[in-house]
Amino acid sequence: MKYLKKLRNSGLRPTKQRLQICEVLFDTEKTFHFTINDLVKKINKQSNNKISLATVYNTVHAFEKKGYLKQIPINSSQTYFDTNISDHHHFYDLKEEKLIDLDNSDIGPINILKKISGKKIKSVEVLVKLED
Amino acid sequence: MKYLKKLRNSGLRPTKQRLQICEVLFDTEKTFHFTINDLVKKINKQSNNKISLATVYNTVHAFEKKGYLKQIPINSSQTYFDTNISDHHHFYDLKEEKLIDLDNSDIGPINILKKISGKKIKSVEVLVKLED
DNA sequence: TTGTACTTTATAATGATTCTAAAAAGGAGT
DNA sequence: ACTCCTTTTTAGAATCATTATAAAGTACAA
Repeated sequence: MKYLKKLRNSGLRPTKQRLQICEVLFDTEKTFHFTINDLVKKINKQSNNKISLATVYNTVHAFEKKGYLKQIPINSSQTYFDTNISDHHHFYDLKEEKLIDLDNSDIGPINILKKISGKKIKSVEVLVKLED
Repeated sequence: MKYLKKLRNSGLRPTKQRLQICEVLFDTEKTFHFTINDLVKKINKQSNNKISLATVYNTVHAFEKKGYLKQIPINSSQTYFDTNISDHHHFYDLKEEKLIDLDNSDIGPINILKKISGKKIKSVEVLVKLED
């Protein structure tokens, strides 16, 4: 089992549900963006074992906390997640309502000049909205 | 009336409610960030005329559409708005759950190298998350 | 195998936002 | 001011993503 160790190492018991979700999320050529709703559809398409909605929420949040997923800051009624956890940014196509990755190399270096005392920068996220 | 013309010019009837909301939002020295909930509290503090929640939602969205307010892309259960409509960015203090403005001058120039054919850039928004 | 802590699950609860449709108010023309 | 028509407000219901609950199931160390 490919993800057994990964889960154990992060202190998450490798349950059937978590392993199946790992496959759907990480057994792909390319990384992708998804909502919980998208993910549930993918799970149901992949096999007949339905996983409870609550478990999908729990698992996604557990994975995010462990750093296996990133939340994408965007104003939408649903929360978007990204299986691409590298340091990168996003285009958001307003018409199609779709996210597109924007690699760090596709953007000039970002230099935050202002400092807030007592605080350090955890992440810098750029959202570029696109229109026709 | 200070905001009568502003509203008329944008094709919004200057109702009592809209004028009052204008005062709360725009009659301030400094710009600020708020949620609908924050705004309702401010309105109720300022006067005894309660404005219906639905009207607050309608008005804020109308103002946003006219460009008098900006939505701030951030993952939160509530939507954040900004009365500062100039081109700028935000710090988000994860611990305090508070937004701090980051002027364009506080950040190096951002140069998006990747182009998406048929689309043009509408906005570039940077969110800098802060931790202790 | 047994005990215990962790997980899953169905379902209920929550809470922000949107919808509805009836009443109220703005505004142009008279 | 009066009328008419459109826009706006409103209370309450509806929606919908997400979180909470608590009972049943499972992993795993001893």
